[in-house]
Amino acid sequence: MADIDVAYKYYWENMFLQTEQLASYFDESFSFHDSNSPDGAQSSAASKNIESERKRRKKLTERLHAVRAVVPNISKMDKASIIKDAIDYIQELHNQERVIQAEISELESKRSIFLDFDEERSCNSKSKRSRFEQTCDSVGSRSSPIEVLELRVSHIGQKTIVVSLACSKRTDTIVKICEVFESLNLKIITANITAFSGRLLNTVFLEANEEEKDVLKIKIQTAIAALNDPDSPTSV
Amino acid sequence: MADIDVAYKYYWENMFLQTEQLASYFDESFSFHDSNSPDGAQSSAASKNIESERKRRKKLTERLHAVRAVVPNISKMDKASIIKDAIDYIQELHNQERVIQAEISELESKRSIFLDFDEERSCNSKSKRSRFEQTCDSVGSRSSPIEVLELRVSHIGQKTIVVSLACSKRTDTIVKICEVFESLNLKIITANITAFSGRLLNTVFLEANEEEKDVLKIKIQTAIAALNDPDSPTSV
DNA sequence: CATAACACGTGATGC
DNA sequence: TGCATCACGTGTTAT
Repeated sequence: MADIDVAYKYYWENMFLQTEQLASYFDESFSFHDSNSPDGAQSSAASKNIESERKRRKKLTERLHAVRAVVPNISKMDKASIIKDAIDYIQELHNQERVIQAEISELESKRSIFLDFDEERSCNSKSKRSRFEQTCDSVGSRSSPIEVLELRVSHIGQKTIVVSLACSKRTDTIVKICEVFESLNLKIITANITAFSGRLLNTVFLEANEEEKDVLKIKIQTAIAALNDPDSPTSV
Repeated sequence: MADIDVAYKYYWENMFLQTEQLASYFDESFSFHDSNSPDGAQSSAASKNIESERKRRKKLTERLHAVRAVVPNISKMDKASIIKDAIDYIQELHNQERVIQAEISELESKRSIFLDFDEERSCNSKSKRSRFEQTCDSVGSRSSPIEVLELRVSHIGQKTIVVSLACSKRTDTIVKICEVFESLNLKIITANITAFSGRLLNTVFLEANEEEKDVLKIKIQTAIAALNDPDSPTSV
């Protein structure tokens, strides 16, 4: 505690000294105080600190300007106001997202066949998908598990295996199927998904030996089970 | 993980406490120096400025903490990092809103076919859409356009038309194809998309008369062109 | 020990 | 003239 007081007192005295020196330096354009200083390394460190701090401030302000760029309806150019508007905007987006999610879940029963294909974009970009899943989980369990109606793994030709998977068309079923096949790291030649009368027919041609046929079927079943129940110990 | 968070929080709170103590100490010192100062008015103004500046900084930092509260997954407690994460989060929300709003509008347009009297609902959707259009305009340019390699519209059976569309597989191409067919409000029997050797093969069976064959082809071409160039006058 | 991040006081500027 | 905001250089602290 006493150390702190001493430190503060030293800081206080030093502060006044510095400001005086600073003023005199600016007024008279005096000879460099640094050259007269016994410790040159400290002045170098000080200038480094100055430049570093300048960089930090610059980055902060430019980030703030970037905030102003992504947030519409910025009332004032104030720093605090910019942050405030950003906060309000984020909260507004959160409310909108909740409302829209509610509408989607309300209308998803009437979605067209093609809408299910739309979800494949989530397979492309994992970052979007992850966030989407977050919001979905926060709202409630929107996605239903994969209901497998049929799974056939057959061997044709020398090194070609064809997987036929049929399941009922539910929310995000296509996304999950994509995830399943992505997670297996297969040498896929061609893949096909067909939506028809409430069902999803999936055919995948991939390069593999005949011996891998059975183990591949087990792998697929395991991956689907793990995706249906993420808390299962089989899930990684 | 949680330990790190707690440690950081404690670090921050402790930091804030220290600075507060420091400020109070300086305040006392200033008042003492104030009584000894020959010029009372100037020092009074200076202390006023000091206090005001202190208030400003405090407000700014607390706003920043509020930002940290509304933004999930904040990697670092850095001021600049907080702002950066907020920016990224807002952009991510923009992408989500764009995607989800597209789905909603399509779903509602389909719904409007069955419910002509549902004007109240369209009014609601308009109020929501206005904000979406703001953000959508701010996004502006889209990804790569659809490159159509082949488009055939043929008539089979009595009331069945089959559309065969081949295009090069690019970013979000499959999404745009889905959007095109969704926007046309067709009576789709079954739809199929196949990815093979960098190409996207799309086959759609739909219920329509033979006379609609040519106009349907024109409609598809127009929709694709409108999607490729949203600024085109054909785009609504 | 060097670096980075912070709050601080202060002068300058626009309203 | 006040009042609010800003950028700056600095000492301190924790990593």
